[in-house]
Amino acid sequence: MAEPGAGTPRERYRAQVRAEIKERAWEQIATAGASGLSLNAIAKHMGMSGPALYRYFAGRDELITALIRDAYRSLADTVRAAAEPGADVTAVAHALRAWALADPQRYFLVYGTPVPGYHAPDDVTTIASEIMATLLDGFAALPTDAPATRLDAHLEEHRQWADPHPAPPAALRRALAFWTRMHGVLSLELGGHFTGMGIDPAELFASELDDLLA
Amino acid sequence: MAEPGAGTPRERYRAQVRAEIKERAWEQIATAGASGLSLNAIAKHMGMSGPALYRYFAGRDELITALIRDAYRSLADTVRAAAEPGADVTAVAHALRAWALADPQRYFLVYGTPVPGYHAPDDVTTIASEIMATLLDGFAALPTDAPATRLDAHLEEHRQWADPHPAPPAALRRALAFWTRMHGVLSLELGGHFTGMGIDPAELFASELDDLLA
DNA sequence: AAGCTTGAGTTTGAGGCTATCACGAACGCT
DNA sequence: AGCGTTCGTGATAGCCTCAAACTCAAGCTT
Repeated sequence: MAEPGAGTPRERYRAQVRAEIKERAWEQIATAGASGLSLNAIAKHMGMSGPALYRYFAGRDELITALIRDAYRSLADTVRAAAEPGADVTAVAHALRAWALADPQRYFLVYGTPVPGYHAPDDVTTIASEIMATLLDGFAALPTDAPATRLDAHLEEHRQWADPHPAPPAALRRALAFWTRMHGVLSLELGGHFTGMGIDPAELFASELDDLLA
Repeated sequence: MAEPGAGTPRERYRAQVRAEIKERAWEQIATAGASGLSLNAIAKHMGMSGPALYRYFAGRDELITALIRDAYRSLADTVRAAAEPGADVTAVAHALRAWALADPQRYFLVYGTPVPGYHAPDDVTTIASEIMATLLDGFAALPTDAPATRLDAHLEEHRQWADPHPAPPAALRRALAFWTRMHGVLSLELGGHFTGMGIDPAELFASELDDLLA
């Protein structure tokens, strides 16, 4: 995004077409899910014929990988923006939920059913730890008087994932709990597992958040 | 399963072939995920030619629906078995985790990324409430001295999903929290989101369970 | 026991998809 | 202006789902 029109005209054009392909792909994913994504359909929709897209993405997998990367990036940016100085973890939680609700399939691209063979590229795990670092910032700033748990001991010895961050074990534990609990409610909500139960998922989400901060 | 060899010979044969198809389908799903399931491949693997399978399942969707139903049934049976009289919620939690780890793709067939168009048949929601009823049994038997929360009030007014069950609001709340939290840890674990972090998911799972029962 | 009915499994084929290849045409740099 | 790079095309191979027509055997009926 630095220098909007950078590079040679060819590179500009190429980047623009790639962007449009991804845009169409998102539309298709939103309505048919990731499994219903069709390069052919995207091409036709853009007025091109099938194989043309292979100039821009090596194949379906590479396109989906690019989309996953973008989704991760978008999530990390959203979380980071919500964690601006002064804001507490509650703001992050609500930003996360809003991000998920805005495009459920995008959420599931990141946290949904994994494809057995697929392995995420390295930069994605980098983004993931960026998200965790933001959470750690939030919880390290939050004092707690709860006694150390069994998990705290485990985390004290296995804290590679939080590596350069100085957060104490209790913060690590709470950040992890934040992550898993928010994800628990969100993925069930987006999966439609509460529909028909008469429950308001927002209340459940808020309750879990309260419990976490108590 | 009542009366192993029930019905006419034709029906027996039909049931047997249907069962074998589903068996092969599970193998395929375990290694390639639900999206990689191919009727054609199953047929070839069984020594038949493609379209023969359509005698037994109207199409790919119907086969997957049958698999989802079986997975739900299996989960409900597992949970119910673990909740035999005297056993507490801890046993249910560990049975749930063992069930999920035994076949991650089966777990994701139930709780994974939903296909936008797809709507589960009614009997599946029946099984889902059977599972919830078992959880409610467990938590209704568990005394708690915690004060009523905001969510308790909401649940008192929206308890259709627990309908004939006499559990108090606090039990409803804790059963829901059990469900969402266990799912939070499990789905992230099975999705491989902890790999590379150095964390033992079992510790995290146990910690969440402890916290829930404290 | 003979004949009719039912249903299993086959081949054929339409239509969709991913992906590869060779070709012509446009583009931009020198 | 010329030339190499890159884009887009059609053709093709190999998957897939699913519909239709046809063959054949097994089972029920009389």
